[in-house]
Amino acid sequence: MLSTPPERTERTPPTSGLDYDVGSSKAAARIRDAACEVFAAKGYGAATTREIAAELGMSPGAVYPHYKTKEALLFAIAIEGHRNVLDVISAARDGAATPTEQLRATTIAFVRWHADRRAIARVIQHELRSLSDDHFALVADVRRATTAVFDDILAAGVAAGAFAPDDAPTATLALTSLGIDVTRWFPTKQHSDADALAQQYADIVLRIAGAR
Amino acid sequence: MLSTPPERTERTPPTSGLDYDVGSSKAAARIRDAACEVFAAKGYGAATTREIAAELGMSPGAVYPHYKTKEALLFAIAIEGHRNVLDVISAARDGAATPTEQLRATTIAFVRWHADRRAIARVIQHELRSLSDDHFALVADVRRATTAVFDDILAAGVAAGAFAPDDAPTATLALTSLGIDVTRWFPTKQHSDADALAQQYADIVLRIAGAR
Amino acid sequence: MLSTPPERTERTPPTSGLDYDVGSSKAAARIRDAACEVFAAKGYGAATTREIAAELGMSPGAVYPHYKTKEALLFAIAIEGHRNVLDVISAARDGAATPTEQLRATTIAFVRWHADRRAIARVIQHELRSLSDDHFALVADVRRATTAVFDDILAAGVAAGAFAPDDAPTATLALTSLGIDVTRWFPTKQHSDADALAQQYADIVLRIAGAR
Amino acid sequence: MLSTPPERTERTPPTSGLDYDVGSSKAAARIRDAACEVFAAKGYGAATTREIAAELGMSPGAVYPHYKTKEALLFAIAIEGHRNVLDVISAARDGAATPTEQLRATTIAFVRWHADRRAIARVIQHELRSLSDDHFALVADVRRATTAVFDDILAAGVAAGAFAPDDAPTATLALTSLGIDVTRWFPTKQHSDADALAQQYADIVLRIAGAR
DNA sequence: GATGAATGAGACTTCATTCAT
DNA sequence: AATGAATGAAGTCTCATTCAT
Repeated sequence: MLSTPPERTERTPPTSGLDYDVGSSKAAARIRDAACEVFAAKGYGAATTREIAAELGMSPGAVYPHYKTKEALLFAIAIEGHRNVLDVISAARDGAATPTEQLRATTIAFVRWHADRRAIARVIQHELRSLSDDHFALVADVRRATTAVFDDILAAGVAAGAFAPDDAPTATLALTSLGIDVTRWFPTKQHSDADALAQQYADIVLRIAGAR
Repeated sequence: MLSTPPERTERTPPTSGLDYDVGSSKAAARIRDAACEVFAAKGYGAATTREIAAELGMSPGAVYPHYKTKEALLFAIAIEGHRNVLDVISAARDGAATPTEQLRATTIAFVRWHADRRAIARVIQHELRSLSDDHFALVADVRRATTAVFDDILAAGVAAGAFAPDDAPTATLALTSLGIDVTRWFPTKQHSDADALAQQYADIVLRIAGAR
Repeated sequence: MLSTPPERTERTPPTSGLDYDVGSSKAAARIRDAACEVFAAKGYGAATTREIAAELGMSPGAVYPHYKTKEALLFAIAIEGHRNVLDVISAARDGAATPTEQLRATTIAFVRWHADRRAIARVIQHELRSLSDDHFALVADVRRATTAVFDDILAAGVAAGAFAPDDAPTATLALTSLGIDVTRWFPTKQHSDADALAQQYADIVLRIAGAR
Repeated sequence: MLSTPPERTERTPPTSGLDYDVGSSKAAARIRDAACEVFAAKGYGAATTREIAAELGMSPGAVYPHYKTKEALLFAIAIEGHRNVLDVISAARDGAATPTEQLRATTIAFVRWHADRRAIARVIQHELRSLSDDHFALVADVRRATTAVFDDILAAGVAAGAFAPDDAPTATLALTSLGIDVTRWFPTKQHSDADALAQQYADIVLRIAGAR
């Protein structure tokens, strides 16, 4: 290929949350990162576009060639974050052989992601109510795919006799909930090592699953 | 006494979060409730005092005789909510004899509180960053007392040989985290019965604790 | 009547342009007048709410308790202006006996209104494209009623043998057009006396009508 | 000639409105046309350079090599439009022999121009207030020349005993006013044929002039 | 000449809060 | 206590224009 065509926000028609151009220019990415920090720190509603621009040394209007509205920024962040989570846990699953190993690996990946990438994690777990209905639906697609990964591992483990949860869907709920809530409190004096936390939480999750 | 003097926020000097006048007049309580709904629905930052007043059929200025600022309202809600949680789980603990029964009872109470009183739960679990430092400190007092209840039960159970968690503080963290995160998602199609959910979560928590 | 209830903008449901509460408080009227001047001087699109407020020594936000949007202000002005024109020419017609006298009297009233009340005249004749569709429709109701007054007088004159226009509807068009265009140019060095102009234009209109 | 040097606005020093380079490149002409449409549709104040560029499939900056400012564009349009009117009615006059025929011919040309070239007509009749003082003065030169054409015809007709207006300058005013106002309303359901309208208006104008 | 990101100003509007009534 | 107009600050977003590419 001789030249890459310039990328534009919103070029792809909004049909699936799994592929969607989120703004691939360098400037767009910087804006997304800055917005992420501010949204995480104050909440979407209290965050201001001025502050996002200021964080980058830009003027308030400079965001708008890249993202048409504040909500479009939130959406870009949300979609990217959700896809990243899905990629990370899918990779973790694919690197493990048995359901037990898969459950451990995916839990570790999930918890670590929420501990390491706190800003984006907070945004995608707590600011989705500010999305438009259409954008929310696209994000929900990706969320469902993520949940399905855990559901499938648990089901496989149950079928193989490796797991014995009281109720499998509730186990999925509990384990994702544990991981998600990490964004609210991590780090504390007691838990500031993401790796260690992920290991401990994986043990807890195996208990919840009733792993032998 | 012929008339009760009007109640004001900030009358009590802010020394302990455990006793604090939060606005005891009927109007103050109505305002608190309305604010709670709005804060929960949109987040503190995006909520407007006008909307709170409108919800009550009041004019925008009518909130101010009762609460001097929007933040004072948040604080009143936060303190009241935290004290209520503490009361509820303390009562649950006092009604049970063994650590195992206590852990089950307090977990059920904790989960139910977050499922039943969703609006206030959401506010006290996700909007505290908007408190002033002083107010936050007062709220943190009560939070610590709540955590201590679970810590003590787990410690007693371990001492009695009833529990065998991998790590007791992490078990407390996980169980409170599970309860708190209920405010984010409850209800769903799968879980819309707070009672049933509380029972299932109690079973999970006993697994986490390694109850015999 | 013991007390007048407070008036609100937009209270009346928007069903007919002929009755419509346009903001009857004193402050609303002052804002309308100031807006009128600014809209006339710069055009609606180039006029700023800041400038309107500044003209009254108010802060920019002070307009909004009275008019929810800049367009609402334009609508209030437009409706009021159109109703005023209709009232003025209706009164002129009612004060005259024969079609000839009526045509002279209404023309004089129409021309004088556009010359005397230049600011509002300019707004209602040249800024209507900025109205919302709904608001435009309400204004159009009143415009039609105004045109009908002239149409009826001409028809009556023709029936009575007093007028002999080439084409009656075109005569109405021409005479209203002459009056309306006064807002564009009046005053000039040559024509700065509204009364004199109105008399001269009435003579011209009688020629157009082919009055005997 | 190998290459034409690029044309620039403002090359000619602004001394007379009657000769003035208005941007003679093809691109400049296309921009002028697009701007004309947008200015006519929304008013100069509400029109945006972006929209003008978009109408041509150009980027926002692409206008500036051709016209240094938005106001320069307005001026180019205004001058060109005024000169075109003058040319058109001068030609009409020159093609007719008697004052009566001349008055009829120029009126028809004037009315038709305003009906046919509605966009530019609207701009030159209603957006001049947005010109700089210098530019306005240049435009005014051309306007005066146009008025003089009608004044001269009327004067000649009066001298020849062909016309008997109440007041000749007022007749000029009325007839130009009728023509100009066509830009505001044409077309309507009743009048959508520019030719027919021009004929009817010419008859009216002859009545105003008191033509025998 | 054209592009499109960026600027600096400023647009409309909303908001927490105050205060005369 | 309540009202609601008013304030001053600020919010999101747009605009004419510039400039590196």
